[in-house]
Amino acid sequence: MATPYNHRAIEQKWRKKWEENPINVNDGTKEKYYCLDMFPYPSGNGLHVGHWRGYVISDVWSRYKLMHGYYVIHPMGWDAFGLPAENYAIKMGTHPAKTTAENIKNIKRQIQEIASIYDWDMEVNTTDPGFYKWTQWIFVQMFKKGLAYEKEMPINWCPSCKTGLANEEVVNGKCERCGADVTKKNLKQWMLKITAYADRLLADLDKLDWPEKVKKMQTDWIGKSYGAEVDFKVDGKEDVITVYTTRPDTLYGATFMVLAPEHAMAKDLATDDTRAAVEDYIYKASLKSSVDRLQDKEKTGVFTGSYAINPLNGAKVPIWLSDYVLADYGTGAIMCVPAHDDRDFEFAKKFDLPIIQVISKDGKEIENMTEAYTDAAGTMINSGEWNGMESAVLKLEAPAIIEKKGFGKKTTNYKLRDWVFSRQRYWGEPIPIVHCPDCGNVPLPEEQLPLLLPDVDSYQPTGTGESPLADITDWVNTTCPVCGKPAKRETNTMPQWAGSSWYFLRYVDNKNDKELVSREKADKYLPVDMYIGGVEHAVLHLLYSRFYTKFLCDIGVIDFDEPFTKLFNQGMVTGKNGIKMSKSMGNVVSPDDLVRDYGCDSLRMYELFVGPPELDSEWDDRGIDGVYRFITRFWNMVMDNTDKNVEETKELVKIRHKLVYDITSRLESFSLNTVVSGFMEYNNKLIDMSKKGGVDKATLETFVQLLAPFAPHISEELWEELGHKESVFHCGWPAYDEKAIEDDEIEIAVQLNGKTRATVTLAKDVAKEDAIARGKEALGDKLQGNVIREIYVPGKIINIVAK
RNA sequence: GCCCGCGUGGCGGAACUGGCAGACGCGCAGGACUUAAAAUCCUGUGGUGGCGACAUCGUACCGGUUCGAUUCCGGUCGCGGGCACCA
Repeated sequence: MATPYNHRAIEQKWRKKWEENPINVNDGTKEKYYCLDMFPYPSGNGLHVGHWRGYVISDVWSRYKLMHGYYVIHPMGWDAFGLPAENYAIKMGTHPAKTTAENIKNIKRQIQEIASIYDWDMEVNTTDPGFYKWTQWIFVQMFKKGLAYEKEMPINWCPSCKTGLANEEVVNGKCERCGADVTKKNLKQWMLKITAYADRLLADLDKLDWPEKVKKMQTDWIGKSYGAEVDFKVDGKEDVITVYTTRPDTLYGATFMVLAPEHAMAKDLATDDTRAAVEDYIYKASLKSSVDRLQDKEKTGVFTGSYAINPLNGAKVPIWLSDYVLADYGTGAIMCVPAHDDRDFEFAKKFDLPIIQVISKDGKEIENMTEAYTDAAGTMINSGEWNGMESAVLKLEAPAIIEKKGFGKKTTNYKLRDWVFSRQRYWGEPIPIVHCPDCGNVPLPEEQLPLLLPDVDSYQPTGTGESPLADITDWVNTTCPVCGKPAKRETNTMPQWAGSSWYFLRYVDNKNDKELVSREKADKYLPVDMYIGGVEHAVLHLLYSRFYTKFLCDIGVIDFDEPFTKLFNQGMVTGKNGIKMSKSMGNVVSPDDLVRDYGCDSLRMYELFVGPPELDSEWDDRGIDGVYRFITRFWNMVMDNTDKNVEETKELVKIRHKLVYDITSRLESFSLNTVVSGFMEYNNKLIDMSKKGGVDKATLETFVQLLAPFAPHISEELWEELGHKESVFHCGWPAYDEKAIEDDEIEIAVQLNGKTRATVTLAKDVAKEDAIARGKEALGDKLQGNVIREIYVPGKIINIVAK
């Protein structure tokens, strides 16, 4: 009797061997392949089976590349600054530095259970001063280039987290982190000018091998639109109000104008009669939170008492104020064409303003308009010299016409806003700026970096808009690096995204204390070839990283401007009924027990078997039995045949080549769940062959090689059992022969009027007439009436149409 | 409201460029082994009708294109995601 499968003994044995003799080494001759996981933040809850899945996917891919002879860069690190870590520490009543270190230790142990080929020499930790020195250094470089600037403005404020937030962190008016309603707060903030890169961030999406969904989300987030700015003179004054419109073709239909209440000219437009009402409206609008403004869809507004002149036809149009116009988009003022814009239509109806149609629908004006006609499809009417033109054509030509006439210009706009970069929290990188009364904002010189985060007892957020660091007077009070006079440090910290925006560059040179990364290593090992992680970072981390990479490319630190060549988003693993795994729901499945009971190899394969890797899956423990059975049956099958010296047969050779073909093509297309089912299918076939006479050694070896990236321990063990001294990971990836997988005979279906009624086995290159004849023969009595059509698609189908 | 994606047995899912729908696995039922249980092995498993080979319906729903549609097109319903007064 052969040795029974014992996962514990085998996995322990190979873990030790790999530690002594690493299988993924850089000998300087191999081509690199950089396969990266989105690094985790060290949460106190540890890993659940959902985290595991992403790491298994990346490890399978890494080992697959390793077997193709690459030197695989597959590192892991810790995104340890930021709110989750700090909130956890506050809850536990412990210093975040301490809880973070403990959590890392636990999660690292759990990650090591996966048996990924992580190179722990490359490990990075964003809270390590040797790391955040460079996070601060990048900020200083951005400051020097004018891309980091300070500005006082109303920003998104989370009253629960007690900090400002970036636009990207506000989801449906709520805090991305804690779900509390976000309000507005006027704060002096550090901003990063990501908008300077808007065009490149948009255009370069084309060169990325990313899921279309993510590209689209970024495209929409950047939100580029094309249109024109048009100057309207204020009637009776010298003032000019510029509006932005994407529909300059409808200029003749502009019957009023609306300014955001925050518009610089809003107050000046009031007349003696309207002043009180205007000032009241402006005041009330300033009190509205972003949530109110988002939810109050009912239009409000006030007439200023002033009029503007439509530059095209000289028409006098009333100027209103309304908070449906955003102050920080376009020019903060719009021309209103109620006939062809939903919002303007609603406003015009409410305040009884005139509506002029300038685009005909189906050749005529709409009678008794009940909603705006917003399509740019129709012929221009009521539009002077533009009458008769197609609106779709005019829409494109109008900006140039306006520019030529001298009352406006062609322009573009973006929804993307600059990045609010200050956080009023303790657990983050201090912003390396000194406020000097004489010199203004002065960045710390490089030799003073890192600016260490001071160790304090009280790190609770204050809620006042000031960072807890502001209380540490002997840290705050410093001298100006330029003039040496007393000055104060900036007390805000950076957001969690600061470290994660560039960490992938650091892995390959993580001990360098002279540079962020040496140019030599960057050129050799970067960028990332394959990036694997959840889709939740589509417009956060993934957008910020692209921005940072472009900036670092511009200042010559690196020579590429896109960080992640290929991106794969794995689906989320949820509990029953698609409920997200969380401690509060009590539905968290820990991998620890499963590894103990079934082994790492089984859990790895089951993580993949639950469903397509890109889709969400509901976790069900019971299914792992099926994978465990497969592994045991495979083990027994190989053991039964190892010493039999079975001669290879034509049938076995064909199975072998088909196996290689099926597994490789499924793996290449990332259909990892069907790779696992493929293994099961072929294993069943080989068990069958085993009963009939046995399985040859070459087939066993091939199977073991293919299985290795998925179940590395058992594969190494069986590879050794089959007589090999070298690791299976150094023995290449099996190839298949096209000719060997071709069938001489094929079984195809015979249809009668499109419904399958029989099957026939035909020679591969059978002539059409013969195939049809065989098909008719197989149908026999069922074939009745006149045959009106005969279809034969080689290798696919025979269909006889009879009446 | 606008823009994407999805809808297949009791369950997870498979079906490459239109070609035998339900691979593989879970669960369930029956059987073998066992004093018994577990483990293992074998058989069956979309619905309806029939002892049966077979017939018939069936990929959310309605319609279309086609010799042939889970796959392509139009519409309806349901679910999930993104954006949310961006002019």
